[in-house]
Amino acid sequence: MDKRVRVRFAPSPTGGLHLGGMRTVLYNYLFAKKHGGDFVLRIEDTDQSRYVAGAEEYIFDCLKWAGLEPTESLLHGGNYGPYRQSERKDTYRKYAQQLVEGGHAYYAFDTPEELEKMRHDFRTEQNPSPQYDHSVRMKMRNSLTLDPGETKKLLEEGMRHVIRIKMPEHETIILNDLIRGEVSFDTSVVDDKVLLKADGMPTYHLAVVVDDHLMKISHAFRGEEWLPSAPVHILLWKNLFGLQEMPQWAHLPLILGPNGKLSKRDGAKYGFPVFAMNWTDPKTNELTEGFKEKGFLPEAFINLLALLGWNDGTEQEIFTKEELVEKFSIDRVHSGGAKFDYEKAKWFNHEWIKKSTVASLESVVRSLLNEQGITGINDAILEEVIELIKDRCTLLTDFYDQSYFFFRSPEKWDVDAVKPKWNEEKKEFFNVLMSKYANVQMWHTTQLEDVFKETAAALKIKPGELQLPFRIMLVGGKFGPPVFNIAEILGKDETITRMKKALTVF
RNA sequence: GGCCCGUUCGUCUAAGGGCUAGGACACCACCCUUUCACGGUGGUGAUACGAGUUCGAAUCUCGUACGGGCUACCA
Repeated sequence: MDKRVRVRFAPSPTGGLHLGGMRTVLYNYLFAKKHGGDFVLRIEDTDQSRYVAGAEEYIFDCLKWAGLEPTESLLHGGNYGPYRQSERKDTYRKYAQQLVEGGHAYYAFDTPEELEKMRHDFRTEQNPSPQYDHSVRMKMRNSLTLDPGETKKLLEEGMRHVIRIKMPEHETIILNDLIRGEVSFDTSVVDDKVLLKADGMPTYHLAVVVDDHLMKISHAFRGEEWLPSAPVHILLWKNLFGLQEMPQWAHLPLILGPNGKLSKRDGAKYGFPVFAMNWTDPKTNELTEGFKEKGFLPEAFINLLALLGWNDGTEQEIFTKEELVEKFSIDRVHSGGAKFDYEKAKWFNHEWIKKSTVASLESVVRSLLNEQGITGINDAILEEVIELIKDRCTLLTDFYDQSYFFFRSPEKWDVDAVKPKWNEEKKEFFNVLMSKYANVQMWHTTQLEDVFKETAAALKIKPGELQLPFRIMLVGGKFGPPVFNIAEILGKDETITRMKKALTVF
């Protein structure tokens, strides 16, 4: 009997949502949709010292932009709330105590100073970072070393304490990972992790297990960095709810930057975004640029993210969200980490811009131009412009560079490009051309080109030598789509005005 | 240091014992284009190393090297 598929993503509200986090969201989303299940989002905010105001809203904004909204969260509602761990605080202690009673955990009263001392005293060259584990726990102040009466007394006095898991010695724990297959751990090398902190909040280890159980999670995907703590979670499942209830785990490979795990520093250093959307750290005021603001289409973002560690086995690389839902399978996810390649990311965006319809790009391009001070744009003209230039744009922001000259006549001209070959004959040609253009009935690319060539032939000048000056007259420089297309969109009056104006400078 | 994961062109990857190891990005050349792109054609370029199993290994096993992750009352 299969359980209903319920996957969850649990971000901590401590900053921007980076590529790795977004990919985890994506895989959760795809998997849930594919199996007609639920995509649950809960907020992991048990470390209140790291809580950053605005981060929760930011997370939801990113998911909305990417089109990966959860079916269940504090914003979307659901039957398994609260979806913020800090609001579930009371439920965790009960389970921690249950573990203590079963002999799988214990109270520890060690102060931070005592822990510091332990780490210092036990440090050797062979063991640079001693852990609170089976070899040292009997030398510390906890309910294993204190007699029961004293433990009880300390507890009643309200002595600050934590609850630690008691890792068994020499037990082999086997994880059956959906991506990696069997992974085994020896429990004696895992330390006695804190389960419940002195402030009453659970650590990730306890919270993830308790919440996954209470929220009936069937599949849990998370980054590979969690693999080493998997034995803790498995033991918790075993002792609390039974292994048969445990969700199926998948540890996703890391997304790497140029050196190691991708960090937001890498973005600033190498000039590419690492967050889905712009994130300004309220403490430092530091801005980290997002894919959205950099000019990525959400469809392209999802597409490139999905292919960072997954493929469907064919040579297809461009997928719509619907295709991804249909074709995604967790067991085809790679086990090796993937280095993020910004050039390839841009290629995906370019492909998506080419694939997009003019109508779908219109509002984005319009607001882009508005931001740059170009307003009052005619709909029909904007559509023609987009159609003409979209194949030339890799990022959405390129639309400005590729189109502003349609709406703003040049103030400066690249005269250096014209001068060396400029002469009276050419000047004469453009004067004749202006008067002929003034009489053109059908203002279309083909007619414009025909008239241009006829006039050139009549004056015995190669048309090729005239096209560059013409272009510079219309747009100011050596750029843009084919000249006659530009002239057509500009219209008769504007074209002639620009020619006249430029001729005074040439 | 210990534990865990990983390793196919520069990068993302395909090939799950059997053809000249395939594709994409990037790069280079040519074509198209008298701007720049797009596009088209072609090219350079990889199984980390060493053993073993096998008629046959990128693929299975072991070792080595290298890379990464974890080693907090952070997630």
